[in-house]
Amino acid sequence: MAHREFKRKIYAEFARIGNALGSARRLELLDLLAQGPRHVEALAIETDMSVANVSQHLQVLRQARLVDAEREGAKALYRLADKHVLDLWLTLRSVAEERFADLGQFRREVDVYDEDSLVPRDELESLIRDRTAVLIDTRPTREYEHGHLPEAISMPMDELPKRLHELPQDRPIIAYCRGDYCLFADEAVALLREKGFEAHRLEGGWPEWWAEDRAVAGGG
Amino acid sequence: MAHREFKRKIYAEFARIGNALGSARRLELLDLLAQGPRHVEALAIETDMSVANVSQHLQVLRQARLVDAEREGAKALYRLADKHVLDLWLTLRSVAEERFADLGQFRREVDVYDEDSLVPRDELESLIRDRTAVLIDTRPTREYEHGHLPEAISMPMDELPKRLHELPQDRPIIAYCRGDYCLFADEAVALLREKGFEAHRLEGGWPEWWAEDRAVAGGG
DNA sequence: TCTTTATTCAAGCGTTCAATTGATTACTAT
DNA sequence: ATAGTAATCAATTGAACGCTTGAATAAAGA
Repeated sequence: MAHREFKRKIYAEFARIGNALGSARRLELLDLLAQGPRHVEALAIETDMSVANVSQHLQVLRQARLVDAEREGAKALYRLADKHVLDLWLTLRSVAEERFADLGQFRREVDVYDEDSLVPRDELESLIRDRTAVLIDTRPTREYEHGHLPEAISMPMDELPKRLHELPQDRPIIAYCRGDYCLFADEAVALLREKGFEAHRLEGGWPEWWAEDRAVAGGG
Repeated sequence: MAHREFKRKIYAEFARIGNALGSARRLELLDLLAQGPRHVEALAIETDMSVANVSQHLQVLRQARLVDAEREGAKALYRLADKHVLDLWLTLRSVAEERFADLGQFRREVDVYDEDSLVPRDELESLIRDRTAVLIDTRPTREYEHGHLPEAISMPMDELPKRLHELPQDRPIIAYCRGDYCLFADEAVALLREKGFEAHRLEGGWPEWWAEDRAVAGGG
């Protein structure tokens, strides 16, 4: 094969993947799929898009081999094609964070955000093992069931207000959710503090934890 | 700030970067810039594009903060914005390699390719230190000068045929170039073997080496 | 079998994108 | 000043994209 032809072909393949990452809507879908597999309609509801539009974006992601679909009777279950796709997404995000100052700015403008009490992932394991803190997963139940951090208690954000009595007052509570740009954990921390608990937010969420090959629970 | 507005904004920022990665031409430029800084015209010549077209693609990359420009009088010198951009590009490429079988296929169809004698990067350091092998950099001189592997001898592919006498016949020669998808090193290995040398190709090239924070030489 | 549900396909329309061309700006050298 | 060089800008073209709408499948349930 000629050199120029070879180059043209390989860059075209790489660009196919880049192109799939070039739409905010598709990244939103990818980010949701990083939490666990989902049906088309669920994605449409969560992202506020039409089902047809979601379906078409999923085709693009699928042609770029970033997601896989599995048919379950009438439904189609989509998931990330593999863990390296998550790596790619997280790398893209971290480059964006470094290079765009306004991303951090947006974050800080969100009212529930508290920058100072983030718990690094490396510190979490010992805190939980020694039972010096309690870990709660504030994502929807479905996502918790698909996979969660070891020892984490499922406490979806919408149930939290009526389940406060289940949490200890004498130990700090650490909340996590879908990741750095998800606000469930921030809301949980804000609510818990208002009610007199000591609460902190884990740095990152399920995808960051999972991508780093740390111990996990649940799923199958 | 409202949640939905927040989400829309951050995904739009992420997509700006994804979008910049969604053109084969821009990836070609990025890949060249991974070798070292370059002027617009040099990029145009190497990629066979018009200067105006290159300039416009560079604007897109610059708006995505993937490259930076520095003015040198009448000229503009472009470079990767930082090392994390290289990480992103290499991650994208490795996802592509895993997910698209035909990429490896294209590679194997190139006549000078020899899959079996790749030297892993981890083995290189001891081979060079003990002087059991000689390392040659087959990229153009400019790129060698910008930065190269320790102990590497500059031996640009187009000069190699008339400089064979500089190389030892009693030790293996290891060649590297711009990376996995660059063919200079393959060509060098093919030529050297034809002339009776023992020759091997390093796995990856300068960008892969540099991205892994290994020891380097040259540059400034 | 007929309906319902979940998803994909196909057509259409306005928008954005890639590449070309020629003009323009900014600097250098004579 | 004047010519030359390097890069960018502006206007244009056709192609590709994003989203909507409505039809087409394909499986599940009555």
